Amino acid sequence: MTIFVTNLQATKMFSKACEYGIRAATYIASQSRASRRVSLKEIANEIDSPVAFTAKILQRLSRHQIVSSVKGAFGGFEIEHERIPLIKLSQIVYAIDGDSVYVGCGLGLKKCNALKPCPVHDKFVEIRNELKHMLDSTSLFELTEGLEAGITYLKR
Amino acid sequence: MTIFVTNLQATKMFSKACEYGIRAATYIASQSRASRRVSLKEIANEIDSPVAFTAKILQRLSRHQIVSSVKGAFGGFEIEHERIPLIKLSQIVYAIDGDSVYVGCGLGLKKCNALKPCPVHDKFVEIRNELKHMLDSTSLFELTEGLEAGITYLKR
DNA sequence: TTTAAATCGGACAAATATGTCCTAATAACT
DNA sequence: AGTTATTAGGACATATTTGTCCGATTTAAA
Ligand code: FES
Ligand code: FES
Repeated sequence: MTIFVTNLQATKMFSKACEYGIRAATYIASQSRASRRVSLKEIANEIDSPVAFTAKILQRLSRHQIVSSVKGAFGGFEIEHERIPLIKLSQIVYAIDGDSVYVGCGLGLKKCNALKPCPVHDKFVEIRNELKHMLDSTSLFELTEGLEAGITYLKR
Repeated sequence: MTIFVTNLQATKMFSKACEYGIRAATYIASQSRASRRVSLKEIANEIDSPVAFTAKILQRLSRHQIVSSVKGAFGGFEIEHERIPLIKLSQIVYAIDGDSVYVGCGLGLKKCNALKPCPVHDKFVEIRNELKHMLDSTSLFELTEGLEAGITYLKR
């Protein structure tokens, strides 16, 4: 007899939406560097994500002016060359997940608050700061480099 | 006119279950140091968590032998003094969230795989390793210290 | 031995995140 | 002007996580 014990949840850094968002933006950026505007269908195919859900996420990125969208036949998504190195991961995360990275408490208290810290506050804040710094300092351009060199992948 | 744009999800390190688990274990540990066995009701009250949900989580911690439970009147939860400094946060996280911290890819590819890495792999792994190290090196004892000194809190 | 206080664990319910479908709007091409 | 390919966005559907309820079991005390 096999007993299945369902796991409650996974400790994960980003939401699915955010994961798709970063992958989509990275793909768009890499194609934009070759002046190719790409369609939703192509994006979803290349990053292996659900089409309609990806559409929602791209809408957000578009409203936040991270990607620009062009409607109609031959439309699609693109990012202006010169902006690619300027767009940081943090902007994408913020557009999709909001500011929770910045305000959340590691143990789920209402807000992280150094004046009334939870027991893991110090250690948590340290790691969160490193995460923040990574997000703030990593540009879309950096992410496309490995892709174009064929050493990183957006799907498997 | 106010328009509500529902946020998709929050970027968070731990699941709610895990947050409650750490808070509960910390409270039990701090009381066990004073040789007080504590009831579910008391725990939920002290960490401000839903009683029945907390019960599930404590069951897990109990099955994983992180806390020991005593049934019946005057029963409750406790942790043997000498084990308190030996129990690491990583064990609690593992008991509740499984090994996802160790295998997950930051961009949601099937598994993190250095041989076919996603574009954020290097940066992600670095932070994840720091998180792992923090979880592996932080004991329940450490978390109780601030509590007993009155400088950290399990609820607000 | 009865009663009361507690955990255990299954089934259920609600909330949230993820994912789908359809219609409208837009733009290029014929 | 009509057709086709595309994004925009609302409504809906499904999956997962979070949370509740209740009966069974256990234990100590009256
Ligand atoms: S108060 Fe919990 S992380 Fe800052
Ligand atoms: S492959 Fe994505 S984090 Fe390692």
